[in-house]
Amino acid sequence: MRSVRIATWNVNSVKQRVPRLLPWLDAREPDVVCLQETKLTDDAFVDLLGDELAERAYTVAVHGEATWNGVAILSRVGLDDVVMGVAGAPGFPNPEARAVSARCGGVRVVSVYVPNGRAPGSEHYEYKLAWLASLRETVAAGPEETVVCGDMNIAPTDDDVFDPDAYIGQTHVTPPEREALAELQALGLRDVVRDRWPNERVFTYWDYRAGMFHQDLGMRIDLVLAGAAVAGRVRAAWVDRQARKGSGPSDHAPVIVDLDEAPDGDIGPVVPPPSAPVTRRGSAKLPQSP
DNA sequence: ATGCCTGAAGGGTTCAGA
Repeated sequence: MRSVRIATWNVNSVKQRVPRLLPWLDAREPDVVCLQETKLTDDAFVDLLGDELAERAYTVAVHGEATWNGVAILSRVGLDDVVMGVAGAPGFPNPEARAVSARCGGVRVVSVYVPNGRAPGSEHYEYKLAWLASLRETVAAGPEETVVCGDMNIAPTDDDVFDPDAYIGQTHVTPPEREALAELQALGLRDVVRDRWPNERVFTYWDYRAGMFHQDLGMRIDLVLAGAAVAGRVRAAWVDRQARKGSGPSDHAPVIVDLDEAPDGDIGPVVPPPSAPVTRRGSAKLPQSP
C-alpha cells in the first residue's frame, strides 16, 4: 500500500474552524485526520461538513456532543471497525465524547481528547487519571498496529513546556499525569515527534493571550503515539505551525506524521527512519515533509 | 488578575479551556 499521512488537530470548535480546516485539508492532503474539541453533535457535524468532506473523498467517524468535547476521524484510506469512546472509561459524572477509533489503511487509529484536569487534586484531575488508565487498558489489547493521536493534555517532560517554573502547581506537568502517560507509552508506543526532534523546542499549543504564539511560549501536549509496527514506518513527523498563524486559528497546531508503505509480508528489521529536515530555531520556515 | 483570548449558551452574563 502507498504511504499514508496521518494528522491530529485540536480545532477548538470545528464550526468556528471551517475557514481554516478546509484550506488546510487541501494544502496538506492528509489521508487520516484525528480531530478534537469539535464541540458539535454528530448530526450537526455531518450537516456542517459532510458534503465538503465527501467532495474530498473523506469518510467520517464522529463522536460528539453539544457544546464541549467531541472527536472525529476523517479518512480516505478506509474507515472500518469504528469504536466510540473507551470501554470502561469514567464520566464526569456522565460519559463524555473524548475518544473514537477506527481501522484506517491497516492501522488502528485512536483520536483522543484527554480530560483537562483543571487543578491538581481536584475531582476533574482524578477523572483525568482514571480516564487515562482506561485508555491504557483499551490500547493494551493490541498496541502494535495502533496509533493514539490527540490532545493528551499532558506535557511529557519539562522540555515540552516553555518554562517549567511557569507551570509549578499546574496540571499537565504533574508526576501522576506524566506517569499515566508513561504507562500508556510503556505498552510500546513511541512519541514519534519527540523521536524525530529530540533536542528541538517543539510546541503544539499556545495560549491565545498575551502574544504567546508570537513569542513561541507554548506546550507540547498534542501527541502521536505509535505502536512498533507503525513507529517503524515513520518518515516525517512535524508540527504544522502555519495553521496556528493568521486569522481565526485554533490555539492548537496540527501534528502531521507520514508513514512509509507497509512492508509486504515479513516485517523485517525496524530501522530508524531517514533523518528529517532541520528547522533553525526562530526560523519562520516550516519543516516540510519530503 | 489565572482569565491578558476564544468559544458556547443564553441573556445583558457565566463557565470552560491549559
